[in-house]
Amino acid sequence: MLQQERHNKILDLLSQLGRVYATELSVTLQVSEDTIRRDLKQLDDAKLLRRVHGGALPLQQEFDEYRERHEEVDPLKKRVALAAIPFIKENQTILLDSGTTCLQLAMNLPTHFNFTVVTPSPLVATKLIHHNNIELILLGGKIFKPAVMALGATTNAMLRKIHFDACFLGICALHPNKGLSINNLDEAETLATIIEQSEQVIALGSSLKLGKMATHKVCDSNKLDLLVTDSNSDQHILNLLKEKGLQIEICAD
Amino acid sequence: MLQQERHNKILDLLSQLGRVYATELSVTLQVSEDTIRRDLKQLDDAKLLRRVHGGALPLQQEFDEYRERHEEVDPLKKRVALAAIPFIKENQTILLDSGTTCLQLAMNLPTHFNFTVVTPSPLVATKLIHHNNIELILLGGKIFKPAVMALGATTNAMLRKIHFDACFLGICALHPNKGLSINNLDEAETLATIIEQSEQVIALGSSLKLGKMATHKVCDSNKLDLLVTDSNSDQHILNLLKEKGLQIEICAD
DNA sequence: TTATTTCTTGCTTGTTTATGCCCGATTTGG
DNA sequence: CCAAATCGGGCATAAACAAGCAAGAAATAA
Repeated sequence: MLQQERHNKILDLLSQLGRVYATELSVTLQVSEDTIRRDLKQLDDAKLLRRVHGGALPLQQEFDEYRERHEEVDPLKKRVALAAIPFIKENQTILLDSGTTCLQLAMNLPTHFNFTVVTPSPLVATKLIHHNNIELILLGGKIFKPAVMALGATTNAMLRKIHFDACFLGICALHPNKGLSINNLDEAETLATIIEQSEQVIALGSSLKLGKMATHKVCDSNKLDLLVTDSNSDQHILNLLKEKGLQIEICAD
Repeated sequence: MLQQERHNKILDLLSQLGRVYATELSVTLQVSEDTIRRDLKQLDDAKLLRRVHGGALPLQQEFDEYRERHEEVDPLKKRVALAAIPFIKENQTILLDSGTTCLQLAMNLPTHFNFTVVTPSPLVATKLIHHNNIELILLGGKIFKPAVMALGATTNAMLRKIHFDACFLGICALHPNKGLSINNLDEAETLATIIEQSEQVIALGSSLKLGKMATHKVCDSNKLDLLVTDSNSDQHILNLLKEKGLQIEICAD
């Protein structure tokens, strides 16, 4: 593991746990405590954390940064998102859904080839503004605030004019027999429209979402082509989904 | 294998694995470590990755965080924005343009009554997500990155279906005789469409923008109803604008 | 075609960096 | 206070590095 890579991991762990111990880190990262101590010293010098006896603490954050950090960075969602990246190919047009998992995906998109991203989420769009190699298209419509995305008739009309090579959806509930579902009717309709317009449907969701059901059905599970999830998934459910024709991708732990 | 080909492979591997090691690459790609080192150096120079001891890491990330942190609020623009707020009335539908001045306006909108905000800017939309009393509508279309806004035929078509009580535009250049102008053609067309759909046109711009001209004309200055600017404005220009029928609002110092 | 130039690559050399280990000093928690 | 954990600095070593050189490939000119 590279030194920088280790530094990033340490900062990741720090922001997740709120504190890190030197001994613990040396075990997790498979290096000596001396190295960890040097790492922590460097990170402290770089003002990226505050060194204390036995480990390190996060720096005092600014107000909105604090809020931003606190709002998200579920490590599980990030891992699922990262596992989905290889399915994006050069010159494709893909749709990125709203939701924290897709936001993670957006923040880690490949930078070295060109493709087009369409999104109903102003948040996702904002994250991609500085990404030079993508063409970015925003879906218009009334913003449904709980999901931070454009929804409804206008959005659906615009969607029907676009054909996607793939769509990436952060799922709310997926049941082998009952299909994909969600708790808001308009959202369900927009998702259904997205799926109709997509060559390949890629669902992202932690194991917690599998076998669950929500109020409004979006589509049958066989409409999905690929599910990216984590290793805690119920094997029985996965097998049922495989029978429905889904390819399953398990993210790294 | 060609050099270029190798570079692409390296970037591929990097985006898949999240990191690459020089030694590992020299084995995989069947070249000496020196060559790999030179490759990595070139790719780093080209800003396609970040070289570190032992290998390389993806670039990207921290970019928007960095940007946001260093995005200083121009106090002048903020004052101009604040002076425009009283012109928003209850139950109106207003359009908020892209640009830093309108972003300031967005962050200071009244919270005690209801109205509708339409915007082509994902940045403005993001700032308004947590604002409970407004209905938020996003304009769709291809994002023009330099201006961070949706532009073009799709955007204009969507605009033509909406009637605004007022639009708030951050202006680039306003000349009494030559009218309102801007440096991008598509942006000019979209602005013109916005103005056509608006009952009242409110222009926000510091004194620096007055008497100036840019490449593409948007409209004559008499199409504007109100100009909000600062006290350093050239009195002569202001008089000419008043003759054209504009109301002038000078912000506090 | 041949000659010349430019690029690319691998090798050699000496240098720098990252890491683990050791040991005396410091801090921590009873 | 003590004992254990943690720390800091010095040292050794192996890996990674930068720079220069020469051979061969590719591009260009004659």
